[in-house]
Amino acid sequence: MTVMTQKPVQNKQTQIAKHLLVLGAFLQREASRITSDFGLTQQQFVVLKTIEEKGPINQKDICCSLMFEKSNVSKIVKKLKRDCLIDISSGSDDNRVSILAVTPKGRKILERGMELFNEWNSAWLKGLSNGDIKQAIMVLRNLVNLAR
Amino acid sequence: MTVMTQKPVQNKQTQIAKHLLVLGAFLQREASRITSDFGLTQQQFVVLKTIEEKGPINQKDICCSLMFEKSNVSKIVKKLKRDCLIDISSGSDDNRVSILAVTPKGRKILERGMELFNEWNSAWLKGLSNGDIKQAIMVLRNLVNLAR
DNA sequence: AGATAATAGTTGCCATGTCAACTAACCTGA
DNA sequence: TCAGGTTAGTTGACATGGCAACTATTATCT
Repeated sequence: MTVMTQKPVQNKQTQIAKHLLVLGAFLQREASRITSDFGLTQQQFVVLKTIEEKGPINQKDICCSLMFEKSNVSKIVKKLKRDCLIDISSGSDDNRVSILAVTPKGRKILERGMELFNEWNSAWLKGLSNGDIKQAIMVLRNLVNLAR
Repeated sequence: MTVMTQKPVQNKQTQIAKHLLVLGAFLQREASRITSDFGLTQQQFVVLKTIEEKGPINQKDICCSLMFEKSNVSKIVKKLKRDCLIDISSGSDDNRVSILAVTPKGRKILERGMELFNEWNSAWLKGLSNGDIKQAIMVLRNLVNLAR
């Protein structure tokens, strides 16, 4: 409840969300700088990574895992297929479903991309201690779970 | 350094970044659902909020504070001006600079928007204790500072 | 004093992500 | 068995955000 002449109050939960919005936008831009070398956006790279981690996998599960819009995932999958980074096969018991797996070419791009990300993330997060890092991972993992 | 047949390794810093990318995309979409009622995107709303918090302010400082791309901030400022949510005046000693402040109409939108955000954020973060919340704010604030 | 560099902000172009509507396949209940 | 509902994925339309190049102004250096 706000007082007329005061600044609109933001509760602590909204402070969390605001930081996530700002950090998210920043990292999306920086991550896309890295992935553009492979002709991919950062969302495309993250989808490829998810297919590699959890594959073989269908699009619905990718949507749930990453909380991406399904039309976006569909378009990304189409592009990754066109670039020969993934293979698509049919689900054996449901013809609507497509099963996705990373190709060797895709794996190579992932390997190189992860090297670059690991390097870059280590640099901007250089000021974090091991304790800070573990704490951050725990906090963020918890937030991801709440979002799902 | 990765072994040929194993999954590309991601270090802990990259785990942090990945969570931020996914949470950021999710919150951007959800936040835009809320702000679309005011004819604004979530980035536009965040800029308006920043002008209200730190104003009067120039565009360069908004770019630094939010780590947004300057052409984006310029376009957002133009739209907020067109919608009569902010006023623009010239810097007194540098004609390149424009000084931005929120109008009463803008303040009203902020107040209503913050109410909706506070509500929505409280809901999806319902599972967090007060200790979790404080810890999350501390972690995220630290990450924002490292990013700047 | 003037040339050059840097800065604050603007704009055109374009790829992307969202939204809504769609198709094809599967599930459920009568 | 079949109508209607639900689901997995696709696609068109469109607004937006990023990139690069730009203008106008200020700062710096010779």
